Amino acid sequence: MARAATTSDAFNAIAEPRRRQILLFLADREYSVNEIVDGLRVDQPSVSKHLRVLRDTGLVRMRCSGRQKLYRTNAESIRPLHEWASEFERYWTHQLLRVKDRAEKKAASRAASSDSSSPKKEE
Amino acid sequence: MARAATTSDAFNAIAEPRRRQILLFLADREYSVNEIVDGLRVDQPSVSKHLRVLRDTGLVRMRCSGRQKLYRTNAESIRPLHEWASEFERYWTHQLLRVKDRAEKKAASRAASSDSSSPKKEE
DNA sequence: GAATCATATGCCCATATCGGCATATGTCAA
DNA sequence: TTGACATATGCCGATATGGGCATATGATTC
Repeated sequence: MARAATTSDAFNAIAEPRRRQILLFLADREYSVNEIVDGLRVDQPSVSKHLRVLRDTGLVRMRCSGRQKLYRTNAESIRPLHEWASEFERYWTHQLLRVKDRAEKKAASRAASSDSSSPKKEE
Repeated sequence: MARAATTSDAFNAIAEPRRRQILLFLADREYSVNEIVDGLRVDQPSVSKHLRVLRDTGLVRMRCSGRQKLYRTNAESIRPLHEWASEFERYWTHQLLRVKDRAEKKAASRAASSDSSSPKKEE
């Protein structure tokens, strides 16, 4: 088994820089494929393929309008990503606080004396 | 050129489910490699390789302790991911509000009369 | 219907990836 | 030093991927 299929989940879908770019581009409103092509200066088949992946993972939605197809980001399907990030946020905050804490302690001890606070071998 | 190297950015790193699992596992405190192996029931070389990627992208940090190496998530390097997600959050919120809005309007109009609100052809 | 515009798909190639396995490196204990 | 423990790395094969190009499908206008 090689890498998991891109089509299967949103995390894999946003692993590709160009797709993140497209997502950002589509963030504010609807765009046709050609507008994306012109806006990002990527060739059309490539854009279509990326849009396909984004659509399969549900990250964007498509609407037909004459011969054009209008794409936009899909809020609901993007939520799992957001929630995953949020799940970490708690820990991150803790860690950041700890980092801040440590920095303050260090500064304090540096101010009090010039004792070397036994730096741990961190890689 | 195929896909961008996993090593290059955090998005690619978290594209792999096993790595997300490891990140979650490491979220609360430090763990040795073997603890991860036992905890997630993945074989050791695989864990080591994933840890390597996570370390290269800066998502985790490593500290030596005797013959063990202790890993933990690295708050700062995870922040770009969080910020990227947050950048969307604004739009998502808007979209979600719109969705909610629409739903409410729909419910209201359904309550008032049984008029079909010209549903657009959505894929 | 024919020509044209808008988008999607198929094919090929070079490459990165993961898992599995064996093995190398590094560290501590006797 | 030797041996056990802890972790990292190298190699292999199967496979998914993205880009480039040509081309197919679909819709509109003439």
